[in-house]
Amino acid sequence: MEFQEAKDKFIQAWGTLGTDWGVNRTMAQIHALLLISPEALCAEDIMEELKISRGNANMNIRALMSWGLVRKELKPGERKEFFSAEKNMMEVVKKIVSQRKKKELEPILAALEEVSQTEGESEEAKEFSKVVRDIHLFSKKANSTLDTLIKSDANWLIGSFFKTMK
Amino acid sequence: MEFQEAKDKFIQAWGTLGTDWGVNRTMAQIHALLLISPEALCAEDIMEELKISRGNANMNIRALMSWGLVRKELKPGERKEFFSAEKNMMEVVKKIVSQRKKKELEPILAALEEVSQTEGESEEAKEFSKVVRDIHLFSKKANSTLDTLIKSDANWLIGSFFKTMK
DNA sequence: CGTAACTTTCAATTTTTATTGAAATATTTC
DNA sequence: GAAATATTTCAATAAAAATTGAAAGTTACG
Repeated sequence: MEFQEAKDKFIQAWGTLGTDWGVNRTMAQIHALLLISPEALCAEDIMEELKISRGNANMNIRALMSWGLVRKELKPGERKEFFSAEKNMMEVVKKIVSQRKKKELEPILAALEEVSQTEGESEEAKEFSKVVRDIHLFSKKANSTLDTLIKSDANWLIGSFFKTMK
Repeated sequence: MEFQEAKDKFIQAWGTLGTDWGVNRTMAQIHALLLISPEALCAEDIMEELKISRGNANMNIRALMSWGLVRKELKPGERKEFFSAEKNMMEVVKKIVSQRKKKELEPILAALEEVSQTEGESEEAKEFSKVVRDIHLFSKKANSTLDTLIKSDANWLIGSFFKTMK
C-alpha cells in the first residue's frame, strides 16, 4: 500500500472511531494527523491536509489541548504556533479515560446518590431501589477501577496492573 | 424525595448518559424505564410515560432488543406485546460491551491490520509505522481483555477476574 | 505606534440525526 | 374472511451538532 493511501485510510478510520465515541469527526482526524506526524504542524498545515476551515481547525485543536492530547509548541524564529500530539498510547488512553470519567461517570454517580435516598412501600418503589442500588454499586466499582487505571504506569499491559484490584 | 420525582430524575440521568455514549436519548430512557419497572410494559405504556410517538417507541424498543437488553414478553390472555429489560447488571454491561466491541473496535483493528503493511523510508513513513504498530498492539490487548470480560461470570466484581489477564 | 502576521469568535449555514404521524402491513378473533 | 387490534415503515419535519468564513481581537516586530 502507498504511504499516502495508508495515511488517508488511517485518518479516515480514526475519524469514524471518534464519531462512534461521541467525539466529532474533525477533532479525531486532527488527532490522527498529529499522531502520525513526526513534526509539529501549524494551523495552516492541518487546514490544508484535512480540507477544513480555519475556525473549525482552531476550535478542534483547542478541544484537543483541553483534553491534554495535543500540546502547543513554539518554534524558535517562527511566529505562528505549532501543535504536536501526545504519542505515548498509555498516556493517551489515560487522558481520555479521565476526561470521560469526569464528564460522564461522575454525574451519574451523583444522580444515583441523590435518587437512592427514596423510600416507598409500593412494588414499584421497591424495584426502583433495588435497581438503583445495583447500578450504584457497579458504577462505584467502575469508578475506582478507572481511578486505578489512570494512576497506573505503562506496565499494566504486561500484567501487574490487574492484581491490584478486587 | 418523592418516588415519582426520583424516577423521573433517574430516567433523565440515564438518557443523558446514553447521549454521551452515542446512544440516542429515547433509547436510553426506554431502557431506564423498563429497568425500574417490576412489570413488563407495552408500547402504549412507554409512549405515555415518556411522551413519545408510536414510531419512535417502536424503533427504539427494536434497537434495544437487537442489543439483547430488552425481551418481548407475551402475557396470556393479552393480545399486545409486552417488554421487559434484562436486570442483571453484569449481563447488561456484557451485552453493551460486546455490541460496541463489534461495531467499533473490530473495524479499527481491521483498518490497522491493512494499514500496517505499509513500508517506506521517509521520516514520515517511519513515524507512521511506529504509531500504527503501537495502536495496533494496544487495540489487540483491549480486544482480548474485553473478550475475557464478556465471557467472565458475575464474580469479577469480587476480584478473581483480573488475575486471569496479562 | 502602526502594521503585518496570526488567532479567536460567532452568527449564519449546512449536515447529520432523531422524531412524528399517518398509511401500510400483519395478526388475532369471532 | 372480515373486522378489530397491533405493529411496522417511512417520507416529511424538527432538533441538534458541526462547519464555514469573515470580522474582531491579539501579539510581536520594526
